[in-house]
Amino acid sequence: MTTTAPLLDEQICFALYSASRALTARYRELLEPLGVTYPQYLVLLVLWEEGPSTVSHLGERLHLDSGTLSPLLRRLESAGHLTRARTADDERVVEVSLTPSGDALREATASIPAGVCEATGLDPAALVALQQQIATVAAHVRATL
Amino acid sequence: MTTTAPLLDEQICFALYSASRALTARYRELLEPLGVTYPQYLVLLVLWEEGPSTVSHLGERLHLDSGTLSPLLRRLESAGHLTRARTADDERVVEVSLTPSGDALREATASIPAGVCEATGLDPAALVALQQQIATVAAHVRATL
DNA sequence: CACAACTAGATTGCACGCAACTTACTGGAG
DNA sequence: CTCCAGTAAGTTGCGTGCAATCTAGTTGTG
Repeated sequence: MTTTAPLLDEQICFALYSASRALTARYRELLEPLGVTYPQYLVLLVLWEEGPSTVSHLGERLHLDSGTLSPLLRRLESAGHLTRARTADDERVVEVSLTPSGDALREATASIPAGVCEATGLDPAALVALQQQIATVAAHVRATL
Repeated sequence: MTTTAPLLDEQICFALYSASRALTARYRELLEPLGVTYPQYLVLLVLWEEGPSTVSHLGERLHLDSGTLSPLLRRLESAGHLTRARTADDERVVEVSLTPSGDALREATASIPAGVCEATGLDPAALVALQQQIATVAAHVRATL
């Protein structure tokens, strides 16, 4: 009996890694004309949905730490899409707020997800089911420490 | 009727992006003692499975370009896990081969996937079904140019 | 042979992710 | 009030991903 290495194509992690990059590439070509990257777009999604947020809150929603968010937010700030300000209440906390420019991107990007979803070749119902299944797996993996 | 921004938690791409990072984090903590990263592990998987490969072949299997692979292979080479050599037949082509050290990692990592799969909370059958569904989506997205 | 079009890898530059560390501020115990 | 553990964000360093460019080797065409 030989020790069998697991096959690449059988690995759920590679499927996720590979699919994530393929879909992100789709977003990239649609976001590029707007000068926004996919992770930056995710931050904007949270801000559009939930309004002004702290860096920590963005980190919780996206599962990213300050090491990733700080420079990313700095770039969005210098692009004029948002502002950062220490709160008066607690000087450690930075509140991130959209500028009109950042708000305007909401309409400019509104049609992007539909096009990307179509590229998956799945109907909306199947897509939602798949998305929820993947989210459940991610939550389970994150919880299993 | 207002323009509604899509919700973060409804996006299939974010689910994939998030799940991919969560699972990769699992691999990271198991691979870290071996001094290997997850993308490096993927390269090793191909080499274990298919033997000596060209850089292009690795790129096709993993959907990575030379800009990513060249430095990654250089690090695996200086770690002593593989060798790179221009082929005599065509001097443009670089063939990547495992060293005994790279071969040895096969056994050292053999038990990792099982542990990670368990952390997903899905039984093997469901995991295979999910993996294939995701791979199909990725292939479809990649094909839709 | 000469030479242009093509190809395989490598290099450069930039934006993530993430670990490890630092800085600045807060709140509580004594 | 002091001190000190705790916390939020920023910084540093390294390894990807990926676009764009470069280099060297190959192939076809006259």
